[in-house]
Amino acid sequence: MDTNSNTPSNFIRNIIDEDLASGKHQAIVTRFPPEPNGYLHIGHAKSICLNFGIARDYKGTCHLRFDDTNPEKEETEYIESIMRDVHWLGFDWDQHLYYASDYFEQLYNFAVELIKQGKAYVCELSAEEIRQYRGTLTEPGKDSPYRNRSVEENLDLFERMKQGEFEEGSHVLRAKIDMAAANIVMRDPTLYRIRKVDHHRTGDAWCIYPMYDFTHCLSDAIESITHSICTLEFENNRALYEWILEQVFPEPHPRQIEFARLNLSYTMMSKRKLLELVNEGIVSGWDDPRMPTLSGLRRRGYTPAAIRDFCDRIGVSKANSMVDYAFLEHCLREDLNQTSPRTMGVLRPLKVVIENYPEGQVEYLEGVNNPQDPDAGTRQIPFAREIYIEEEDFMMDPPKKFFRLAPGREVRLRFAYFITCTDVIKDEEGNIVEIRATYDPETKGGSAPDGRKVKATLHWVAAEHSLPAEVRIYDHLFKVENPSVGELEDNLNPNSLEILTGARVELNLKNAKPEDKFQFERQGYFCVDQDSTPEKLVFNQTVPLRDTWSKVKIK
RNA sequence: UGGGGGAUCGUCUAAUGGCAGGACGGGUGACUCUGACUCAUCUAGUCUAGGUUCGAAUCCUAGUCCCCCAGCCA
Repeated sequence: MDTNSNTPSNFIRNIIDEDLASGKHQAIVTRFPPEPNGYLHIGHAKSICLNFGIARDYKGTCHLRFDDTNPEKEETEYIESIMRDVHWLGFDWDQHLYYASDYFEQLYNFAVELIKQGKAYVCELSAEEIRQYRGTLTEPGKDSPYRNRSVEENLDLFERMKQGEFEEGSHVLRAKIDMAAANIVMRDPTLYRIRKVDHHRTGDAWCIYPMYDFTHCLSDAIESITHSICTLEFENNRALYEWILEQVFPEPHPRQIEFARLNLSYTMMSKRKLLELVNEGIVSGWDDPRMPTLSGLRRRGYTPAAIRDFCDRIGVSKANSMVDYAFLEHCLREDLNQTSPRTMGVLRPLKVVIENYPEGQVEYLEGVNNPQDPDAGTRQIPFAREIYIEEEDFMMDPPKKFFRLAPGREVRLRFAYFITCTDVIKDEEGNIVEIRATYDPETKGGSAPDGRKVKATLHWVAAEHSLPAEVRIYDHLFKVENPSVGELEDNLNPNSLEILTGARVELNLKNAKPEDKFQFERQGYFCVDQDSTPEKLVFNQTVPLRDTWSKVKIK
C-alpha cells in the first residue's frame, strides 16, 4: 500500500486501543462489505479508508466482502467496478476477498440450528399480513399464527422451501424473538425469503436467500472480524446482530460499531438516486465527471491521495453532518499543486498580434514545469508574432483593481516578454476581435533589465504553434446544498456542464493520454478525458485554482 | 405518543473533571514571472435551564431540537 498513515484518531480507534490494551484482542480484523448493486462513491471511500486504514495502522487485516444476498439487484459489473475502485483508492484486500454467497451453505445450517433450538419458524403470512402483525412504532405486534409450530414441522417446511416446493412470497423463515419488543427489528424478523431467481454467483443452486441481518453478523463471525464498522442507520439492528450470534455462534463475537455516513454539500450519495441519474440520462454514466462516484471523480481528475487525505481529515463521529464540498476541493488542490506539471491553456482565446515581432519567426522559450517540484524540469514553449490570450484578461475600460491588459498598458506574458497594448480591433457590432501590441525584446524570459515591474502576468499560446482542444468545465450537479431533500429534477444545476470547443493548448500536450493531469497556469487543474484523441484533445476541468480576483470582481 | 442515537466556531473535528484547540471557509496584510502556492494575522463555538464541584463541553436533573426504525432491501 502506498498510503501514509497520519490518520488522526477517532472514537473507533479509541475503542480498538482499549480492546488491545485490555487484551480482548491481539489482532484487529475489519471488513468493507459493499452490496454489488451500484458503483462506489465518495461516501464509500470514507468507509474504505476507515476500515482499510485501521487494518494498516494496527497491522491487522481488512477483508473485502461482497454482501450479495439479493440476487434481484446485484450484478457482476458492479463487483468488477468495486474491486477496481478500491484498488484505485490505494487499498488491497490481499487474499481476503469474500462473498456472503460463499457462506450460503453455512448460513443454511445456522438457520437449521436456530430452528432446532426453537428460535426460528416458517411463517406463511403474506408480506402484507406480516406488516400488519408487526404493529407500529407505538403499538406492539401480535404473534403470527404459525409461530408455535413444532421444531419438526419447521425443519420440514424449511427444507421444502429450499427444495423449491413453495412459491415466492408464500413462506419465510422468521426468528422467534418478541412481537412486543420496543425495537421493531426484534419483532420476529425475517431471516430467509424465497426468490426463484438466478444468483450472479451461485446460479440456480438456491431459491431461498438469507436476509441482511442474518447474513451480516454470521459472515463477520465466520471471518473472525473483530470490529464490524457500519453506518448509523444500523444502530437498531445491532440488537439483532448480537442476538443471532448469541444463539448459534461461539464467542468471541465481532463488535458492531456505527458511525455517521458522509454527507457532502451539493452532492447526493443515495445509490437509488444516482442510478436514476444514470438511467434517466441526466448524466452520461456512472463515471460522468460530475458524479460523486469514485469512477466519476477519477475521470474528473481527482487523485486517490487527495480522496484519502480528505477521508482522514473529515474525521469520524456519530453526529450527522454535512461536509463542505470546498474542503474536498482544498484537499485536491493541495495534492495537485505538488504533483501536476504546469502548462498553458487558453480557454476562450483572444488573438494578439505583436506588430514589432518579425513575421514568420518562431522562438522557443523555457518554462518551468512545476515550481513546487524542481525535479519536474523545464520545457520549451514556442512563441510567435500571433498569439492567443484569455478573453477575460483584456478590458477596454478596466476598473481600478484590474491589473491585466488594457489599452496602453504593459503586462508580462509568462516565460516570454512584456507586451504593451497599442490598439484594439473590433467588428461591426463592437466586439473585440483582436488586440494589437508591441513587445520589448529586452524583456525576453519575462524580466526587464531596467528593473521595471508589471502588475500582471498572462498565460498565452502561440496561434499557429498550439493545439486545438475541447475543454469541459464543470460545476456542482445540484444547485442546492442538500439535494436529498425535494425533487431530484428541481435541484439540478442547469449549468453543471459547459463545453468550450475553441480552446488552445500548448504544443507540448500533443501526446497527453487520458487521466494525465496538468495545471493550466492561472486557470486550474485539468485532466485528459477518455474521449480525447490525438486529433482532438479533450480536457476536463478538475477544479479551478483559488481565485481571489473573482471575489474582488463581485464587489 | 414506542425504541435507538445525536447536539462544541458558518462547516468538519479535538479536549475522556483542569488553558475550549486544529482544519476548511471568510477578512486583512506580506510575498509573487500563476490575482496560484506560501507566510503572518484576525474572525467565530460548548443546545437551554438548574444543580454537584475549588474547577463542568465533560458528572446529575429537567427540557429543547435533529437523525434512524413499522422491506420478504442493505
